[in-house]
Amino acid sequence: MYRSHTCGELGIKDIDREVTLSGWVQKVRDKGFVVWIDLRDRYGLTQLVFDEERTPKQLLEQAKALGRETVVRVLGTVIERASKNPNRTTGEIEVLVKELSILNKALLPPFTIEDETDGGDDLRMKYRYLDIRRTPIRDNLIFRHTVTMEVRNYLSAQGFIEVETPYLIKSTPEGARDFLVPSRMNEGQFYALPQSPQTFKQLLMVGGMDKYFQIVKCFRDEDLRADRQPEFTQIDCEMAFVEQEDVLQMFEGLTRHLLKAIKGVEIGPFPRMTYDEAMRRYGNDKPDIRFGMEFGELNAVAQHKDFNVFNTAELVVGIAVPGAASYTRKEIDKLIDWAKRPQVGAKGMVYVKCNEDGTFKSSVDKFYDQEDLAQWAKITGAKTGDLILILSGEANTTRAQLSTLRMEMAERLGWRKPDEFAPLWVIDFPLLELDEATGHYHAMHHPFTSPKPGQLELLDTDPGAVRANAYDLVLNGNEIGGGSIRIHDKETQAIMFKHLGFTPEEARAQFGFLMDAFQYGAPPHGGIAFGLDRLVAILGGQETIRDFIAFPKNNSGRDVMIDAPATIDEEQLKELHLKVDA
RNA sequence: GGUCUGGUAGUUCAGUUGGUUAGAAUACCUGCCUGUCACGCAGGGGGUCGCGGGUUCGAGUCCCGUCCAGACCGCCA
Repeated sequence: MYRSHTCGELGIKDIDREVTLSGWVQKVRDKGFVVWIDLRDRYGLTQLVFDEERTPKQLLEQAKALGRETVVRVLGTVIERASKNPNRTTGEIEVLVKELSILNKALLPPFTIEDETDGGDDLRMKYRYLDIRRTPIRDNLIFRHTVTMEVRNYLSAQGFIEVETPYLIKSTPEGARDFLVPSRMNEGQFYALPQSPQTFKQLLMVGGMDKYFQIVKCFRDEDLRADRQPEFTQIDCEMAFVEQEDVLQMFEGLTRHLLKAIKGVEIGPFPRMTYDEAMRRYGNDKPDIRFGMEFGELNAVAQHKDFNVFNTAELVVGIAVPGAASYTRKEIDKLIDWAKRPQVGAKGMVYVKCNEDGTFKSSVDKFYDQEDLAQWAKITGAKTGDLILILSGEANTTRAQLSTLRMEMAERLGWRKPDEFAPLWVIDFPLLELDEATGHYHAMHHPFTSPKPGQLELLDTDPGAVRANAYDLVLNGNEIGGGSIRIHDKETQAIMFKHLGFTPEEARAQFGFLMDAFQYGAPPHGGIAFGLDRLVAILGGQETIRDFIAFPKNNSGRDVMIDAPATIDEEQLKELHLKVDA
């Protein structure tokens, strides 16, 4: 027998009990006459004790010689500690060891297996199996398990059926790049890994499944970020015979349940905001509404003087940063430099200090008088002691820049609290988005999203103005879910493909199966997909999703532990009918 | 594809204007220690300064190239 108990459960109630424990040597504290060993497993730490009086000399010497991370089994008696440690659940007892067997030796690990490790990210990824022994990572993985179980239980109770969809499917040109898999049996042909099970879940609706969900891996061959992995997990959901309101209600329910069950937070009805309103008030389609600093548009009150920068700008827009009027000139200059970094891209920044005595001091005093500045303060909602920061230029880029600045100021002011949750529905997204580079429109969500009723005709005259039955669920400035009511008839779908630049033949070749299915009685349907990795990270109060993924990839899409991707040998290439040109 | 930051002991980092034998902490090893739990004390070992080239009397330090890592922009329907 390897163990009668785990390392996390023994207490004062177990005194005098004979126990067998197995685990890893966390630490050896050798005091000469007595040796303590912290034995670790998934459940906790239990202190083992060996001493000159009660332990045979040979066993004592064996204990002293144990290295970190050695796997051992011990047989011993639970005894009450002479000096207790209230910081540990097992801190009242220790195990006086009678027998010790080494189950496996261990090399010295390249970093310390402690909550605060000395290892850098690179090393931790290379030895991820050691990193997972650390409490923070282990707890994150257990936390993820808890979240997914809550999701499964909730959706199942609501009548949803989890159905698996294939991973080997067909490549589609629109959207993200696909990961491709060559087919050995079909020379010169390739499968693609799904970017999402989108078309399959729609076909499940045609198949009458009515309420479907799946916790599913998706794949996108695009460059990565701190919060973006090439393979990631979605909670993919679809419902038949629903309107947008039904979907919002159902998944607001799921999200509310998660916040309650996981975080103990009660949240009322989620606020809703149209895409246009979100862009106007926050410059962002996923605003963090835990704090204010809403945009104030200043064109009307700033374009009547000789300040050419503002006069020639499409948009002049500012935010009031509470309490920041005390910033020194030097601090403000640093802030301006920050805004001018290429990553933000502002050309410059105008500031107005709202002094305690009610006067204003700005960087454009030469052009504007106190009455002008008072108007700006009113529009941006600035109070005495606040600092107004103003950017100007082309409307979309300026909004994006000011949004970045707003988030940065919130970060600096400590307003992005990990334990405060503010969900928000952003609705009425544009159906199409203009690609500046090519001048073509592409689907903002995906090509299966339905336009708002009665707007189909607008596609011919003003495609950019068409709104979609599409919605995002935003939590603390992060998009955690997005979905839409889908097109469910062949004619509308054909019109959509036409406007996305598909010829009828291309549409047929790519999505003929879906159009065919629509002809056999497709019910009205819609759904949503949540990004599980990000959702778990946000609920866990952390920024980086990597520590919630057991075996994540690095910045360049590599798994540094198994060293993938890797070249393959000639034999395999030949079998797959491939030639590598490198 | 681009911008920026970094690469020095097992690990995390410092290293001034280019100048003697490259340091600290931690980890590791040895010894001591009668209740530790971030144990303590004394001692010790440990370096191709990512790699290649250049400038120089002299390069961890300056220049060029390259590889690796990270953040961001483009990209991510």
